[in-house]
Amino acid sequence: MKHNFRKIEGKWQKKWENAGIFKAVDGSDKPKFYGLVEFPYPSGAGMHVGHIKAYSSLEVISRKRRMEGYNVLFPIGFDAFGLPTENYAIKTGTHPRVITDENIAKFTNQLKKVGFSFDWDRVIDTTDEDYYKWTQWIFLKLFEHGLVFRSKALVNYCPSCKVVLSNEDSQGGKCDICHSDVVQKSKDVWYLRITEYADKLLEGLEHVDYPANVKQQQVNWIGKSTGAFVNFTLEGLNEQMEIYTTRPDTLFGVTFMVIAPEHPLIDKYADRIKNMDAIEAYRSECAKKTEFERTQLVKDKTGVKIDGIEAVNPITGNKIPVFIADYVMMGYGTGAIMGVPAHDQRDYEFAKKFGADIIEVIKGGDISVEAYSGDGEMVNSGFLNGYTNKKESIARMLEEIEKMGIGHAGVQFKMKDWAFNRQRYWGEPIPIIHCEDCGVVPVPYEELPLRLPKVENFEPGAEGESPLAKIESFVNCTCPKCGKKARRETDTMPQWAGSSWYFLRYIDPHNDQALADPEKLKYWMPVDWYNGGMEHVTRHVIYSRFWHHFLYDIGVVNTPEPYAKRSIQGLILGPDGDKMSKSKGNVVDPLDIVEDYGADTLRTYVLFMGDYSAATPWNDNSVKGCKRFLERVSGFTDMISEDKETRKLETAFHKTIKKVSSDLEEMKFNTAIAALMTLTNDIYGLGKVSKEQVQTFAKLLCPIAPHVCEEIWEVTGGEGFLSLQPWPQYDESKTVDAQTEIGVQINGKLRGTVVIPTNAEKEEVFAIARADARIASLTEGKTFVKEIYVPGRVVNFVVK
RNA sequence: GCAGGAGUGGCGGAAUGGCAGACGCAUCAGACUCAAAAUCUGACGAGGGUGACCUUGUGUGGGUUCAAGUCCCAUCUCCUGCACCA
Repeated sequence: MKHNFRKIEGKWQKKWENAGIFKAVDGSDKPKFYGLVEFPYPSGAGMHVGHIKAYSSLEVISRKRRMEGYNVLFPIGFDAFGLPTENYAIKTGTHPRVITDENIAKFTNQLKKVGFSFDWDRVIDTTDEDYYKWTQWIFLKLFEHGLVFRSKALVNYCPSCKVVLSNEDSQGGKCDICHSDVVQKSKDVWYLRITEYADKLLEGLEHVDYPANVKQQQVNWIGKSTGAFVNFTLEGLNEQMEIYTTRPDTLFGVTFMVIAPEHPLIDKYADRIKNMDAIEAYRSECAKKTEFERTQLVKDKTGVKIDGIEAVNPITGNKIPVFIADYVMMGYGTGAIMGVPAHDQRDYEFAKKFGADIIEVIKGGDISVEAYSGDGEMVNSGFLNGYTNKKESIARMLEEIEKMGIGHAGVQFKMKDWAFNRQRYWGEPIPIIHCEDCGVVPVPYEELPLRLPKVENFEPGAEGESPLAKIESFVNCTCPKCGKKARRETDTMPQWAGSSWYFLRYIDPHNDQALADPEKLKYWMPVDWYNGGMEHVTRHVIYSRFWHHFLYDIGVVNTPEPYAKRSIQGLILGPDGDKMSKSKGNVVDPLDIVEDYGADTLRTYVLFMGDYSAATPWNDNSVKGCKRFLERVSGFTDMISEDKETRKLETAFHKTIKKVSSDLEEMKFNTAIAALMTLTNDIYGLGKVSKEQVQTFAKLLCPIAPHVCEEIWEVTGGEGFLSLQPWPQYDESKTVDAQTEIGVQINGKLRGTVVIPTNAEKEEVFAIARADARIASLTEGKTFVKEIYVPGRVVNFVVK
């Protein structure tokens, strides 16, 4: 059969769609499989080959599951709120709705051309008001349960995009969207109390199947540490200053204190501070730096001693100086630390520069050179002297400070609460009303969805105000509580909102009574397997886990964790080995590949190009190699023979079924395809193949290259869709050949090979190996010290 | 600095402690062709030998083992994430 991909791909895509064979069935008796891929942001540029690779893994698994008899939910949708669309709207004067619809149509067309087996009846769009109604509903639930709060704070602000960014969106001090420098700005910010769920997010990781590095990254991000809060008294003032430390055992070594430049204590006691000028100068200098710059200046410690305030070490009673320095952050712990220069390198550097005492309390290092943070015997530490075990010293100290009433054990998280508002148009309106008398009032549930008003101008207002602030008809409203005139919140939610629960909506996408029917949620959840990118591990995945834990706590969903298993795809790099980017001109358009080589070739190539989870450069010639392979496969139909000789292929087939079945489960797509290529070479080597064998081959390749395989199935007289045929089974006993070639080593060096009966006993194998002419001549006159046989692999003779 | 991962032909990459380089690409030679493309056959880590073969070879240096790409110790390089987190 000639492989005319142009003709057959369109044909089968139409047939699949008309027959609706990829639709998930609600209320089925079959076991369920919920495969999820990260839904795309429908940008104007259209799809990227990276999307194809990202979706291909679960596309293959989902197709295999259907053949294995599962009821499969494999949905797709669009995460369509976001800045690029809004910026394009500003530039062209086109409404974001229009742009979004166009882009979604484009993506849909592209996805269909690749032949993905998505259930197209369940497509969702986060910008659809019937969808964001429920995003707002979840927000109100969070509000109701005290997990939403408003605070004036220094925030990461992008002057170019004119929006507030979360820490996650401004990693490295750069705006995640436009890559300009982020500055600190004081603003009213809506926060979601994700820190309330820090422990649950940490604990939940123990019950899910995520790759180790993904778990580790989330653990680091949550950043739990255990330690103690200790109060230091300020000399002559009726004031306690609380610090957080992970090393309460070193309390005897505290020789100074440092507080963050923004610490409120400074303003409170401004009249007592003698060098307020110097302090103010230092503070304004710090304010100019971005947080990123502050954290980068690792080497040179800066700071100013507060003249006029002294603290008391509560455990020794010694008076110690207090400094301000920007190596202490207001945002972590209490914004104040105890300085233990002998056992903390940062404190050591600070003490050296500012002349503070250095008292050794743990033996083992050389504190004339650097701080010592290892273990050792406690000295100069009163009741702790002689302790050698860190855990015990900490426990003993905690006991003491609690008895003295000066502190207590505690935990801290690096994770911060989630800044949840953006001053933008193209996002979900935050359903909140500001009333002069009642304060912050939630929009009543029955008024949802709170729709985005029609606007002509999408430019953000002065000072980065939301474009919605300019729409009087939107802003002006009445307070639901007291009925007086009130104003609506004009900020919208961040892009991460809609994607934090979308997998629940796929389960029941058209429900107007609930975000999804509880019975259906019970059947389909959790997501069995979720594939996506590494870049979402500390944002989307954490956020959605947070929302899902919350929904579990209020009884909306039946599992605490949304994703039972997570996998990661590696990047596709440009042919030059660099990350694909428009500016480098190394971007490959997947539709070009579909046009030139066919969807099956594209699908096969992205899975064959290398280790699925590793970054691999694109290679046009290898694409051609995959096309050649598929052409050879379609050529099988011209080689069909019922000759008994085709039985010679039996073992090869059973081996291949076994290997492909297990490799696909382990996402080793490259070796699964390699096994099919090897089998293809075997078939061509024999020159004939039975009809049944061709059909088995087609089934194995079907999840990867479904169009050509359906065609082979039809041409060879198969009935119905190949995509719905049962997955091939292998017989373990038939996966081994009657004879095996094994290597023969002498003193660990390969000296030849012999053919043995596969089930031969050890002694028989040794006899055959010794009888081999070459081995015999090499061992002549030598003494056999040891003989080793690894079944089916190798023989090793140790001789002297 | 901390955590995780990776270093294998010209390239992408395979190898439950057991014949290193599967499979694919590129390259070379041959067949077919007037010719080219396509296709088919063969060769293809390095060094040596007319040859059967020999030596050597998985970042580097040690070690364990009958046997090491794989395990252990040390070391270098690269990637990813976090990072003055008290």
